[in-house]
Amino acid sequence: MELIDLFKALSNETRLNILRWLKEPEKHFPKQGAHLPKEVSFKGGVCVGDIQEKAKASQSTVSHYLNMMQKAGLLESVRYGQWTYYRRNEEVIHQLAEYIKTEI
Amino acid sequence: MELIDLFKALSNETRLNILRWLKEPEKHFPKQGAHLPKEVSFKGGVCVGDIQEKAKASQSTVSHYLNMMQKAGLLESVRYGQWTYYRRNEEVIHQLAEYIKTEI
DNA sequence: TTGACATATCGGAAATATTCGATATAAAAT
DNA sequence: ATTTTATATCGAATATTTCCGATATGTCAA
Repeated sequence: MELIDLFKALSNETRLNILRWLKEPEKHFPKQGAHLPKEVSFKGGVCVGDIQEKAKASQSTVSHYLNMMQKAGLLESVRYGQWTYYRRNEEVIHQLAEYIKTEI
Repeated sequence: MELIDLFKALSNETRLNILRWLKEPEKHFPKQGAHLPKEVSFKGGVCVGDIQEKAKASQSTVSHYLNMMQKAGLLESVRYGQWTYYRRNEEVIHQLAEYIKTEI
């Protein structure tokens, strides 16, 4: 867990929003999973386009943000066909909270 | 609590180190409290010069960092004479961990 | 096999952060 | 009063981040 990269990834309102939206994907992305067929199980995953629409930033920016958040460990992704689905990495987020409480 | 400012303040190795050193001031700053007379009680406070020495950055940089961390809420300070003592704001740090766990 | 679609990557302009030395301020000591 | 000491602030050079449009890549459908 690269602590600094985590904090950097969290230092932006849009990225923070994405993380919060993905906490309740069915609430914030009603058409969620539309493209995700049964055989690909990736619960809570939302595709880039849906996130972009909600984030109101350019496609390249959102793609960049998601990639950055994944590299930091906040998100995990799966590619299915032409879509990439992102969801939260709850374990890392939880570890981060624990780390702040005990080590920082 | 301005979340983004907190994360920005934490997105730097030196500032992170300062926060960790101030977790155990007597361990990391042996001459701690040398200037702090009894009547000023500010437990765990360390003066800028001592922090600067350990951080190995310029005086202006460290002063800037400490100010930034205080504005974000991570630190609190007291001025006594020509010295400014900084210490951790444990409540905010704890709240941050809680917030990450529940709201992010 | 061509075209449309989803996403990723590239290149760059603008904004912000980093970090310093110089200088200002203010208190302490001489 | 003057000098020294501790810290804050200023101004600026450099590095990094933000964010976009254009383009590339890969996939699916006709």
